[in-house]
Amino acid sequence: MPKQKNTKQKIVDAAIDLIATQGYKGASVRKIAAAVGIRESAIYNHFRNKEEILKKIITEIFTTPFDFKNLEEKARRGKSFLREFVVAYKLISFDKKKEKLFRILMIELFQNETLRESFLTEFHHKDIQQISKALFVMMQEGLIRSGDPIFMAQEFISPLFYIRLHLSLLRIDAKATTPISSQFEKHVDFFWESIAL
Amino acid sequence: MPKQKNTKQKIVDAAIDLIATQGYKGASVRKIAAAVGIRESAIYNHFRNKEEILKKIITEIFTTPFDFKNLEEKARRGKSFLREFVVAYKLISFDKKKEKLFRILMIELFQNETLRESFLTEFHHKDIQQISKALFVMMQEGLIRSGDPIFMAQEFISPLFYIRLHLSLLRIDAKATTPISSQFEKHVDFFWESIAL
DNA sequence: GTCTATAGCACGATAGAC
DNA sequence: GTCTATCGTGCTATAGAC
Repeated sequence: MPKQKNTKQKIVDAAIDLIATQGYKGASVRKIAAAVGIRESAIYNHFRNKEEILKKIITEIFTTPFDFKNLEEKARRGKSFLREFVVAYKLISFDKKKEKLFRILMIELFQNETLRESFLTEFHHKDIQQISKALFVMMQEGLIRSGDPIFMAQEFISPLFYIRLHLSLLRIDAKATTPISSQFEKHVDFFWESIAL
Repeated sequence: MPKQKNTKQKIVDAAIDLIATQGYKGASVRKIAAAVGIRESAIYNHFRNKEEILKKIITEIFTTPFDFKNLEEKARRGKSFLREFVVAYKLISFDKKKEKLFRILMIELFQNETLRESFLTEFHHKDIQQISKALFVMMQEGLIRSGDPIFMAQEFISPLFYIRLHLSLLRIDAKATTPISSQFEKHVDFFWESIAL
């Protein structure tokens, strides 16, 4: 059934486009159907109701792409580990689909408890957890000064998040992002300087 | 006309409550009227349409309460200036009304261009501008190492923003915020350590 | 400045033909 | 799996009585 799967994905993609610009409530079943090129009723052959579409999208939001394999080994390289993380983070921030999903996250975060829960556990804690582990290794190796690795990880991640938010806001209105984009690398330098021994 | 003004403010307050939890689209004129205790049609004696209510709320979002008077003088005190700023920032983060306005900001930021524009100029740049001026003074005084003061200001502010966001998310679901709340002060210490000479 | 009543439209969702 | 047709509800906003 290749036809069926195709339409289902088309519905999800159209919904992502619409929700990213108008929110969940603004993305009506009518508009989604029109964007796909079918009637509203046909949507219900693929999803029980509108909320099921959102649920599908939420799972896409939390598929973390950063590779945390061989964390300990990578962490021993110190700054280059952080640089590698930021490069991955930057790539995600500039990815078109990921950016739309990020917007949906921001819009619905305060209105959808499931999303909020996942944000706090997945999006937030997972990265913090992994980064703090890496920082702990660096402390043991004597590369950086000691301290609370979780707190440090938050200090590392939060500016990245803010830059991503800023970037995303500028891109909606098609404004220039070049001065912002170099901040990712600057941040690694600044952060490393403040923790390195 | 005390009665009229009273009702108008009641409408705004009810709208703030509703938009903060359900977004602009979710806060219907019906619901706002019901919360105030009047009929929908009576709303239109105070506001031309629904959007006018939102516009009124947006002006409230961007009334910055932090006092930047005697900036140069305060900046010469170095770390205590930053500590003072963070105390004010923390107070705002815990203020009930300000918190609702912050939620509205986050929800509508990606859906309302006016709000986005104001965020980038008022909310974001104003703080960054003032902090960077203060940091510049500190550099001249030899209190901190030199560097791009605007970039440094962003490094200072962005974790505060992230903590505020995190705090706000936890408070919606009535979760404990105590471990997060001390991060404000920790951040000042961490940041100061990384820039002090 | 509030009410009742209503217009006019968009919404999510279902029934049933093809 | 798509269509047409339709239901019931909620929405913003206006008209006009009190």
